[in-house]
Amino acid sequence: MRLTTKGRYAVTAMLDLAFHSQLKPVTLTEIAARQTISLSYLEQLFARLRRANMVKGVRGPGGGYSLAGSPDEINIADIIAAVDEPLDATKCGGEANCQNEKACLTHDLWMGLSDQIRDYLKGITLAQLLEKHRIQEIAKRQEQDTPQVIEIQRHPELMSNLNDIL
Amino acid sequence: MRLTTKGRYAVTAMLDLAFHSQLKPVTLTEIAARQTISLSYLEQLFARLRRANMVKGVRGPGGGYSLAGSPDEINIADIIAAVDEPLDATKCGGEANCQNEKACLTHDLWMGLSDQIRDYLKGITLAQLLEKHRIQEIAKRQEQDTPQVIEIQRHPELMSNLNDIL
DNA sequence: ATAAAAACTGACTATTTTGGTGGGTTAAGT
DNA sequence: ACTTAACCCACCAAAATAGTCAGTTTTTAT
Repeated sequence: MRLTTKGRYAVTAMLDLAFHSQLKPVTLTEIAARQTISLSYLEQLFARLRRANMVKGVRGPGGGYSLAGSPDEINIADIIAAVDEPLDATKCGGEANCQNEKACLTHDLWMGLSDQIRDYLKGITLAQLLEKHRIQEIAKRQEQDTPQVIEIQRHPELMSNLNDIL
Repeated sequence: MRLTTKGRYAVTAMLDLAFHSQLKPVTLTEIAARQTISLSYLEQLFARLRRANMVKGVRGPGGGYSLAGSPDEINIADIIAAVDEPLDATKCGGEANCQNEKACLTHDLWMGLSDQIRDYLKGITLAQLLEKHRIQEIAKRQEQDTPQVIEIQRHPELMSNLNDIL
């Protein structure tokens, strides 16, 4: 699992889509304007997202994109995986007998970390982020009276999963 | 928190260092050979690691690098942060009133995820990875029928050659 | 029918990041 | 003195990232 700005763009766009495409499709032009991402870059990202069957496009006037599934079925890890290339991972080719055992061991350790993070992101859906979004907007509305601090949800299972790799 | 191959190189190198620099400093040339990373790229990485006060360099013959602190005080998040540039984060400049509220909200959501991952990696130290490493080696040794006893005491060069192999 | 809106496509460009070369200078050990 | 290594710097090549341009299709609305 790689974490770059590309993945962030994709998640941001998907979140925008989940928020605005309830009734009718959303055009990339709108998303580009709202999220300040270039239209053509969005097109590249959505080409991948469509191929990964995460969004569907509707052509013609009144068309645009909408989610291919319900927001609680779409998780963050899948979005990122859709726009990032596979990251061939194994420097040692995945073959049984690798020359550099030490490198392989640290490589395994790194993959372990990476897997943990992917599992973590797999557990977070667009629906959950939307909910948080909604809460924040409510909080914003209430802002003048009580300066609200939104507690970001802790995930203790992430820490307990540490035992799996250690 | 960004996760790229650069961070993986840094973690790998630091792990190598933690493993081999108990007695004397380790030269980058050794690490480069063991982990198959180019010497010059290692120099770049270690320049950052040194500036972040995570390793200390010793010049001259017999010199090299060693950890600036104990392995259980050095966590993965800090290593990655040391070699990655700060990732200026806020597209909205961090200023109070940002034009694009929605972008800021999704931005916050992303930062929330990012923070979670950083916290997670902050909880993992070199010492923990070393321990896992050790366990794997023991397991590996036990897989074989004939446990090999090797005399290494009075031939340190042999010892270091052994370390190269594993 | 026609015009317009939008997804699609592909080729091309610019910038940044990544990873690496090569040539030094400086500090320390033999 | 000589060697070893960190340290420093300028530069380079490939890849990934981000964006531009110029179309083509498909569909809807006039």
